[in-house]
Amino acid sequence: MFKAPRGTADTLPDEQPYWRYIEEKALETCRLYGYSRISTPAFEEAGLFLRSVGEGTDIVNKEMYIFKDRSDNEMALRPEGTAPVCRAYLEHGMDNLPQPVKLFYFADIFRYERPQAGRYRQHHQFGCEAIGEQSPVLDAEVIHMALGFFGSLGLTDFSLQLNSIGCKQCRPGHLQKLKEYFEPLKGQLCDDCRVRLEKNPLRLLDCKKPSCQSAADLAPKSADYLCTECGQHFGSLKEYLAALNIRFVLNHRLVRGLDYYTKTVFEIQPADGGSQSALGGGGRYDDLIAMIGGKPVPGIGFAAGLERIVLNLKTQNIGVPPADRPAVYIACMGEDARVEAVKLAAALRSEAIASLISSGERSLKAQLRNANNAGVRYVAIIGGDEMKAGTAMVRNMETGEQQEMRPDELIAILKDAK
RNA sequence: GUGAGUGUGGCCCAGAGGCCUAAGGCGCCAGGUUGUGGCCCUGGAUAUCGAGGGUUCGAAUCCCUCCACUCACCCCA
Repeated sequence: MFKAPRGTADTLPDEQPYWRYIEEKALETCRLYGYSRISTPAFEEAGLFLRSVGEGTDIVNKEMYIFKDRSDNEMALRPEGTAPVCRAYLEHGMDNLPQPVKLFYFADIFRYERPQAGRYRQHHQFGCEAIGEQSPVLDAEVIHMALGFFGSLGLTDFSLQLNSIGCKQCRPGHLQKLKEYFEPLKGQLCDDCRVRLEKNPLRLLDCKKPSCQSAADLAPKSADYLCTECGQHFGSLKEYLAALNIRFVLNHRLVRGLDYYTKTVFEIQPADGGSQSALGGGGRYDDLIAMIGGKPVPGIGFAAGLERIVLNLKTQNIGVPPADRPAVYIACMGEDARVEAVKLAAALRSEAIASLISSGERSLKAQLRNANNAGVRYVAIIGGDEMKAGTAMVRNMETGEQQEMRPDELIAILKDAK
């Protein structure tokens, strides 16, 4: 028996209402903030991610699905959504459009990880990117939008974690301070962190090991080493957030796992969060487009994990609208009646009335049971008598009342009911 | 990559060496009405007990190996 690959999942009909609900809320959120939809390929040249996400990151080092195609090109299934959108922005000359260019997407994301609750090898993200504008107004707007999105879903009890990690002007200074700070403490750091100390001391801050944590508690904070520009940017972002009544937790240890981030970084975490805490996250990436070969164009974005949203909707007991049910089930008895049933179904559907039709090979009783399970409001029964009269016996499944009527009468009733 | 737990019909699960040619519930199918659902009653189908090997007169039950799933660490959505 074949099974879905490890870390992937089939989303069965029962689950679909959650997904549809989330997509509708996302679409509405994007409409409110003026984002347009973009779709990009599921795979790209591997180099796109090597350059942007960064060669030292876990995503690139050990999680990327990377393969050579039959022409020996190195390709990768996208492990994140921002770089492909930026690639498309450049490739299609969107830097010539009025800036910022605001784009959103639904994308499946692939990372070769050990699966766990809320963590998959193929997961789905809703993301948005505002490219071409460096004002902190946009940072605030993206955060406001992210929170608004979660709020519109009915989710409560989540926190906004916020930090600024500076830019290429000020980050080296901070990294230097970090190195100086951690060097004498090397003895108490875990193996991973000793490597991080050399390659990317910033990432040392979010190690969860107790010994490293206590060392990191007093480490120099990036927010204290921002250059004038980054400091002003962060300062006015906080002012905008205050004006918008957005509360945040200043988290000096918030460091994101992708190298392209600059200045603002943030994550949204459910308060009662399990281990896979982040519902969504994002930040500014003012150097990303230059990294992948464009002129320097700033950007900021945000992405949310749809599987984790579903998880949280369930734990918070948030009901979602059920899937639509067809309005009518057409039951029939006998070969001749079946022909009439097929014609009636076609007539109903051409009037945009969702209809199910029975093959009529089972007993009427079984057909009714079927109709009941399908949740239809009406059953139209066609037997010998109705056939002669050119009618159907229409049964209201809620009241049990029945009435013989012509197809046009049935259509009229169903249209009223809508 | 590391650690722990779990694998019995479509789903939830009982079962702890012979009483298991595997129980129960949900679901499915059919009958109880000669043309009628939901409730109820009755009956039925569906399980190489994760796979392979071993111990034993005898294994779903004990041992070994493998696989898968789940959870946790790491990292993230």
